[in-house]
Amino acid sequence: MDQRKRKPSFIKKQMDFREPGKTAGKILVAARKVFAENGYNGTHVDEIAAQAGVNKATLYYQIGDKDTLYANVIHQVLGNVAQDIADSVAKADHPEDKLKIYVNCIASAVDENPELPPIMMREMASGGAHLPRVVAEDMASVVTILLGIMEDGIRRGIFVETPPFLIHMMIMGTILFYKKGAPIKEKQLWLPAALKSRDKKLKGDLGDEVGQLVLKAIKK
Amino acid sequence: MDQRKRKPSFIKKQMDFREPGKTAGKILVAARKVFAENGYNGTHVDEIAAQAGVNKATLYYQIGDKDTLYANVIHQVLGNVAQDIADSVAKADHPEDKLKIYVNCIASAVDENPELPPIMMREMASGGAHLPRVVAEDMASVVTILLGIMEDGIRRGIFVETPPFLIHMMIMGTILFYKKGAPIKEKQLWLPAALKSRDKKLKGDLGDEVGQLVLKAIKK
DNA sequence: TAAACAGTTAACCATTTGGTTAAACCTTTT
DNA sequence: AAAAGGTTTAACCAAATGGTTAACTGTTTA
Repeated sequence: MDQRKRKPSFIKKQMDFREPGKTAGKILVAARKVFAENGYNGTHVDEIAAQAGVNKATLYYQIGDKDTLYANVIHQVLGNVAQDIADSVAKADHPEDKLKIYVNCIASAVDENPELPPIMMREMASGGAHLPRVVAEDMASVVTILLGIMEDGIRRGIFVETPPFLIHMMIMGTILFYKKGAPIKEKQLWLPAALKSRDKKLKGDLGDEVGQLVLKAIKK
Repeated sequence: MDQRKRKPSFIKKQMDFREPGKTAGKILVAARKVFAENGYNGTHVDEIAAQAGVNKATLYYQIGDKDTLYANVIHQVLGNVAQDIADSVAKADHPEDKLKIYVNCIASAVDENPELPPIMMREMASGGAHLPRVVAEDMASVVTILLGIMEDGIRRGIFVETPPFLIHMMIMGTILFYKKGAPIKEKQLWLPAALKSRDKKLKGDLGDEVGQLVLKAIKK
């Protein structure tokens, strides 16, 4: 994102994200993929247009400039996890269960949305440079949920006092790093046999595994 | 990095990294900073040259093209943590101590090297696309150290059996995400007061805190 | 001291890239 | 069916960007 022409990145109009048949939908689907693969700076508007099968001018007509396009993508990818977590967590009572659900929600969001890790990691790497306000708010609301769970757990004497934000970073960091890190590791064919053979695949689900670890870490 | 002109990125010649007075040194210092800030694609060779105070042609004469320059930077930033960890860890006997040292080494490497988190995160986000073989090997050797610690700990009945690679990703993920995430959080002035006030700063050192958490997570 | 060499630079170049324009193409409305 | 409005496109453009060249400066060597 060019530092000079910094404009507030608002969403041009309410778009039909869920209708990939419509032009705008096709563009956003393509954009999400290309942005995830190459990052903001590595992404060329022409490539998005090509992958969406539309003319570049159509893209500009339908959505706007690169910034707006990216804002839409990031909102689409990161924005809608919050509500899901809130709903799922609310269904449980015990802080332990809630925390497990919290972690699992994030893990499955990542599963269903392979574009999430790279986009999120790059967003963090750049200090949240392109984060639209809406998304930042969504993320804050996610951390707030964890805050509630942990406060409850501490009050009930189940958890030790630990900084919630650190725990959130631990959950996110572990899941995202593992998701992207494992394939990189597998790619290194020359890796010492010890590493490859001994480090067996996860038994169960990544969400469960991480949930257990985090729980054990903060339980009294 | 352009997919088409994929050349093996070897280091042109042994350079005086530690002599920032020399031209090559100045260039690498500038490059490290600019690459960390803007990522590979967001970095312009002209800007590096400008920040180094040399002509762009000098940069090409001294080091080579953008790819080579980046390979040098990433090697400089990520490559030399391995030996430090190995040495420090060797000084301890007990697996618990070793693990604490392991985590603390990574944490202080990050402290001393603010460019490490963004570069590493973006590298992971891109699936290790630009990772020179040397660096991949260094990273592998780091994980191997953890593998040793954990196997020892498990054999002695101190640790529960857990995938070492997952734990490594947990350590790295937590530290890097927290390092970059905390400033982003602080930037959001509008954050609900609850979040800002309740989520107090870490009591001690990030390395210690993470070390304790991870240790608790994998201890029997 | 003159030739050889290492290091630096201003100017230049080809290509890429984000973004625009004016005309064409559909639908819908009248 | 013609006017109107929304949608798509080929062609175009200015700026940016990675990389090169040929000349110039200073230092080493013979």
